[in-house]
Amino acid sequence: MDLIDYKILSALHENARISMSEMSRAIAMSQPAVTERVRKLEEQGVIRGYRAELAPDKLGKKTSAFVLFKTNNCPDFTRFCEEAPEVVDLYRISGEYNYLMKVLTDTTESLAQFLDSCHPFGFSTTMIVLSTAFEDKSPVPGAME
Amino acid sequence: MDLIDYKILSALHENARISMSEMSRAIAMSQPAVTERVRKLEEQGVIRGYRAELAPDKLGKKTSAFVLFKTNNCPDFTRFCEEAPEVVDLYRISGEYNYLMKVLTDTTESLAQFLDSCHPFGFSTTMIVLSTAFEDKSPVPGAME
DNA sequence: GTTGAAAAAACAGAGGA
DNA sequence: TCCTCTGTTTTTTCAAC
Repeated sequence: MDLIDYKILSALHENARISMSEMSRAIAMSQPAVTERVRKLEEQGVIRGYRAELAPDKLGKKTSAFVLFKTNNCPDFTRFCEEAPEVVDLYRISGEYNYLMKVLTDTTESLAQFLDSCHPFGFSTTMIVLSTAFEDKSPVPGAME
Repeated sequence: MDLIDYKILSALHENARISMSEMSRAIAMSQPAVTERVRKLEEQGVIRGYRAELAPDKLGKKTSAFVLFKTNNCPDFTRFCEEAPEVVDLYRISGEYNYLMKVLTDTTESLAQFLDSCHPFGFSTTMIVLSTAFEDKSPVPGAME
């Protein structure tokens, strides 16, 4: 993992659909070499995958919230969350609460409904997202410019 | 926005590097039609971008945490967070706290350092991520299979 | 929206520094 | 490990329908 790898990761984090050839031009290295490095980064698990970033509100999901949860029924709770389309992220955390999840719903009403459906598993505190300052900043060292 | 658009969004959320031709095979529609739909989805802002999903721990970021923050100095605080490489997400939220941020650091020590550097802006509660059950589930309606 | 042909581009491989 | 060069495959573009 050297500077060139960081450049590759930065480029792919910024635009996952860039071609190997175009990237090779951007970072001044031959296309076969870049392709091989990307292959290795994928193999090592540094690159987990490539995702389109979608706008939830354009899909009708106008409400997003973080929900802190306290439960003593972890396996069932995680299964419940996996199957709930509202829950997009689920983290196990330290502190007063057990879990933190990110939830997307159409409206605040459907958020309330979802929270009701969680009730059997424990209790929660909800923080509605008023605005997103930024999201998904690159974790690559020296990726700021 | 119909079922075909949802299929396109699902496919791109699962693998952003899929070619238009391959996707056209997967969803049984001609390639020019798929390309045109993708172009429109990008134009409408439904697709915000394409990013490689990286493994923070493979980049040395072994500690991740959510930090709740309470400040009365919002503009300066958001600028501070934008410039802090540790902060990858920043949300303004409702409730007792002002902001929620996701933070990536090398170690718990560097997390503590970062929290110290935040201190001038207000006070915080930190929840360390013990494990990630799942992340980035698709927000596309009917994307479960 | 479809098909089909032409053009462009990207990718994979060999050989060598 | 990287580069250049080349052949092949693939994708995209652009017509006409």
